[in-house]
Amino acid sequence: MPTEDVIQGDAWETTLRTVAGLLRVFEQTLQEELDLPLAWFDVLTNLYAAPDNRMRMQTLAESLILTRSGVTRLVDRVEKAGLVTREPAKEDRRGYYAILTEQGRNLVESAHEVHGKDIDENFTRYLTDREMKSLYRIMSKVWTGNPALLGSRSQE
Amino acid sequence: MPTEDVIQGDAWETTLRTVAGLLRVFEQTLQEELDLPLAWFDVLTNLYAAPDNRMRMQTLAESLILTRSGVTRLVDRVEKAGLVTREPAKEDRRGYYAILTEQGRNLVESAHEVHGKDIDENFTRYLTDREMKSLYRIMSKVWTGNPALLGSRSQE
DNA sequence: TAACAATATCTGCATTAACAACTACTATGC
DNA sequence: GCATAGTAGTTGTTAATGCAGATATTGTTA
Repeated sequence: MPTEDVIQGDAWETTLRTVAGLLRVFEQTLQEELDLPLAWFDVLTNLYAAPDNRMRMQTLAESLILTRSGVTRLVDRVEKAGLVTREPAKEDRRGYYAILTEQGRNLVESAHEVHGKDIDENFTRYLTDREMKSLYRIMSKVWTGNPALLGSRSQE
Repeated sequence: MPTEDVIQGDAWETTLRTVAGLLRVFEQTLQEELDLPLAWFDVLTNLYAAPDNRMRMQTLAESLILTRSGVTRLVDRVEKAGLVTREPAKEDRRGYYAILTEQGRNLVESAHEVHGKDIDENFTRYLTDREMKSLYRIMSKVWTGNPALLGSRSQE
């Protein structure tokens, strides 16, 4: 039991250290190569994956991995840079859609290329296919099993 | 090859989402139960593990998982709360030691208890022993294999 | 040992994040 | 259909971050 505890704690700590380190690397790469902050990349990627490249502010906020708060101003900045636009929602006059612009789409496509390479070189590269699948399975188990993680605030 | 790419990307993304979600949960718990910000916990934990509970500012900065910048003021705050003290280094008059106080040690011990339970309930709980070991091995491979992750700035 | 580069930490300033009001609109119950 | 509660998003304010100097000290070399 004591031995297991150590392994458990270490598993989490090593995971955290590794992920944090990788995040720093990825952030720096995107910043240097495309002048794109990671938080912006998060926004753009979510919009890119959404139907019609548009999302309600709320939904966007919930699907962001980082941040979670301050989405209004985050989108303000990205909008000012011309990468997204806001459009009032016709079906609910309280709400807005954030919409990817042509420029935003172009940028996010470049970003995916750069970022994909970065993942390969700094992560994938050190693991076999089996390990990658194993990791995916393990993390999915935690992710889907733990109700506290679904959007991280859904059921407060 | 396309299939593999998808799995690789998903492995990273799922890992990131899960870790980010867990971090939020852990942060909230520590905040609520002990009024302790995660960044402070990071500082205290490192000092707690160090010989004599003391570390040079520099070394501390490098071993922090989050933050990495702004350690001066972070320690300022933690110091103002009475959890650490600063002491000039006799052997190098440029430097300072950050030292855990009695109060800091007590708090970090409570924090470890709370946090350990949190890890069990939100992470460990969803995995078997085999999976935990597997994860530990996988993450260690990336961590030790990738030179860009060692302190994340050591060899710039 | 004087001069110059390197190191450890701090400070100032601009940007970003966190949290609590605040506004506008929608949904519900009677 | 009106009063009230709930939602979507923004704004204001304060704290925390990030980065570029500034300071004091050490190390190195001619």
